[in-house]
Amino acid sequence: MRADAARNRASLLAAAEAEFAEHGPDASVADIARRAGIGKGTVFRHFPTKEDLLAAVVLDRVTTLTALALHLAGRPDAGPALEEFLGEAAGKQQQLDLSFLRGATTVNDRLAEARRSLFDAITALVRRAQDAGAVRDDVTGMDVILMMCAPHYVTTYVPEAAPDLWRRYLGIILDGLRPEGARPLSSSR
Amino acid sequence: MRADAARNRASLLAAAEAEFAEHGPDASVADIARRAGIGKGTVFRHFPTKEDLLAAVVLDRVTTLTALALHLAGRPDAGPALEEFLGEAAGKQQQLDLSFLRGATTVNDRLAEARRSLFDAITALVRRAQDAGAVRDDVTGMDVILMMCAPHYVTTYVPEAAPDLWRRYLGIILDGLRPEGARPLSSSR
Amino acid sequence: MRADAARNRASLLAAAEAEFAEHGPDASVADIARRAGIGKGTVFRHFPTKEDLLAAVVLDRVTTLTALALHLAGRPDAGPALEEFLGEAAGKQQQLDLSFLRGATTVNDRLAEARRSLFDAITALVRRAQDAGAVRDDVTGMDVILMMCAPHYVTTYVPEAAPDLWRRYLGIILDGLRPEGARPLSSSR
Amino acid sequence: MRADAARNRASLLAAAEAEFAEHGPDASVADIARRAGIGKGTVFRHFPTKEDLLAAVVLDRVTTLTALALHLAGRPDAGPALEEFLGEAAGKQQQLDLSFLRGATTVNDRLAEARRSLFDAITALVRRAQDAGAVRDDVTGMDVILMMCAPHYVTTYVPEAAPDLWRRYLGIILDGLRPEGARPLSSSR
DNA sequence: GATGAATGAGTATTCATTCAT
DNA sequence: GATGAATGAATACTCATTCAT
Repeated sequence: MRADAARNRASLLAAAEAEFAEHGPDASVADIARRAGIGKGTVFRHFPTKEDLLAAVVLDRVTTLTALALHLAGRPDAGPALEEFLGEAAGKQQQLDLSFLRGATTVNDRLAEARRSLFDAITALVRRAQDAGAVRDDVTGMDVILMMCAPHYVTTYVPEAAPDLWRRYLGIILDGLRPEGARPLSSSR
Repeated sequence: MRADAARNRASLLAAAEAEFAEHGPDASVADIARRAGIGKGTVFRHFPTKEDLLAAVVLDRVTTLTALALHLAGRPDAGPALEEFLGEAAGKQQQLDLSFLRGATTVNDRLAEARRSLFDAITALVRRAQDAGAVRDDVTGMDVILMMCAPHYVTTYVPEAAPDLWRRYLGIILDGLRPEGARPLSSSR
Repeated sequence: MRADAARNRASLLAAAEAEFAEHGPDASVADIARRAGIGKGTVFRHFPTKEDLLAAVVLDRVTTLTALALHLAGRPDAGPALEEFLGEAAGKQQQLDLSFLRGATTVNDRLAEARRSLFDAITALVRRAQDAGAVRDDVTGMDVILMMCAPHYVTTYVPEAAPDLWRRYLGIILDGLRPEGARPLSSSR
Repeated sequence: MRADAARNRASLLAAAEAEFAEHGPDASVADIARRAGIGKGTVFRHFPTKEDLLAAVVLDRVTTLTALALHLAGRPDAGPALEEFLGEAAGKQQQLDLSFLRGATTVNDRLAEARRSLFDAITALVRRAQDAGAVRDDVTGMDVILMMCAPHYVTTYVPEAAPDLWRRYLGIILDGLRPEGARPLSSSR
């Protein structure tokens, strides 16, 4: 790939991330191109479809999260490690909520693969935290992934939310994930 | 109101609820009309604007929830009452997530009023549960309203979720809301 | 025709005249009905088509003008009589410009007939004025009918025109119609 | 600008002029696009709004008229110069009546400016004709602008008018504008 | 390779007209 | 007879996508 193409691709992804964060999946390709300082046609040269561009942005984010999870898996204190992961993840979502995880309707192979990796990494993190007695035994990695999305989501209801309002809700969820005072969960999956 | 008009209005609201639930606020008026089995023009006869239709749907739901909250406020066991409320609310959202609460940008007066009533009713419910020692003291009615939306939301990530999957996540949140094992929350509002 | 039907028809015509005057031929049937204090359906009972309603309004006006022309034809001073006619006609147009004369695309028989009568009456008026030496010989009744529409028309260009601005322009036209200083006209018809 | 874009823009303007002339300001954008042989979207790429398209058409015409007026202002015989101007102007209107002058409700700046220039140029022309004794003293440039629109307008009442029928009516108006036989005008403005 | 012009399907909304009440 | 609810064709405008330059 030529150097300028690579540069274009990078600024395109950055612009897409920002626009999608601001306007959701309805952000317009024209706006993204303008923000990236490139032509609309170039967007479609890099990604045949807006959906594909969205998938690439999500892929990026999923990959980053996976790397973070793998990194934290090395820490001896499994409970705080998981908490830190969730904090970082929720914070990142402030800029781009993970609802994109759903987004890719046409199942993009690479994205599916990346999702699986993220799932595996988080599952490991959770399991270690459970072994350390920091997380209740009846939740799975998937449960944690899902709950991880909630703090950012609920703050979107609040018109002029403080930028770290999500911490409140992550706090409640973490308390809910701990073994102390845990009541049995509905088992349906 | 004429009988046929009432029938149309009812099926219109039902169709709108369903379409909005499936496609979010971007659901098209044409689809809603088709689903309701009425002409596009009829939609606009009943609601001058798509926004107004959305507001009506939300108003309906908000009103129902308020009635439920007020009803449950009469029960002597404040803790279980709140839990039941949240369970019912989350269940209802299976069909129509509350993201609509955000929806009505042009603040419809009646809707704003209804929101306030819901807020008040839930706040009362929460306070009573707190007095009964069933809910931690550092959460507010608003916190509970927000968290109430999470269980349904997170299940939307799961492609073919069991219809009561949300119960798992409500369970976690309820555990997080109880005083046992509560750690201090970030205070930012 | 029942008494109430007659009353409805009258207020309908009045309302239509007013609405058409204010908003041109694009005035909406709903507004006309509302203004007349009757239902939309009733409008269509009286006139099968909006076009027909418009034609009726025009017919009314044409008939009035014809009556006026016939009345003035009795006056001994043919020149001033014609001038008075044109003044009255232009004044009336302030409320409803005669562009309606064109309007009836589907040639309504009664309207066509009425137009012919108006044409004949004006032609007579003109001829008498010509015989009296008050109007140049090279203009026809048709020419006068057409020019009669101009004063009101041109004032529509002036955003906040004085209500009698048209008199200025009628004055110029009258001067142009007199024999003094007349230069030969292009003969094309 | 790309060659094809320029070509499209030109045929768009031509089509718009024709459609607006035939159907007035209510001509539909779809029809204009079809007539221009381009897609609907292309119309909006060139002019963000139908109003803007209309303004462009009018601007074109106003500019042409201004140029003509300025050109004729150089001629020594002020009376015939004004007559020629009015003749040319009326002839041009055969294809597009000046009712557009009213059209641009949202006052487009460039159009407002152009209107002013046209007004000034015609006023100068009129004043010189008055100094030469060819036009009565009690009319203004504005009066002449307004009357200039009449000849074309009145011919629109005649179903299958000869293409130069307007000359008849311009003749009458010119006679009315001359000092000979002029009677005082109503002074209201 | 990059650009942005062109395209046309899709959107909310209006309105003359029809028809059940 | 009168009403106004229902209808759907029409309208201005948007936007993902294609393609000539």
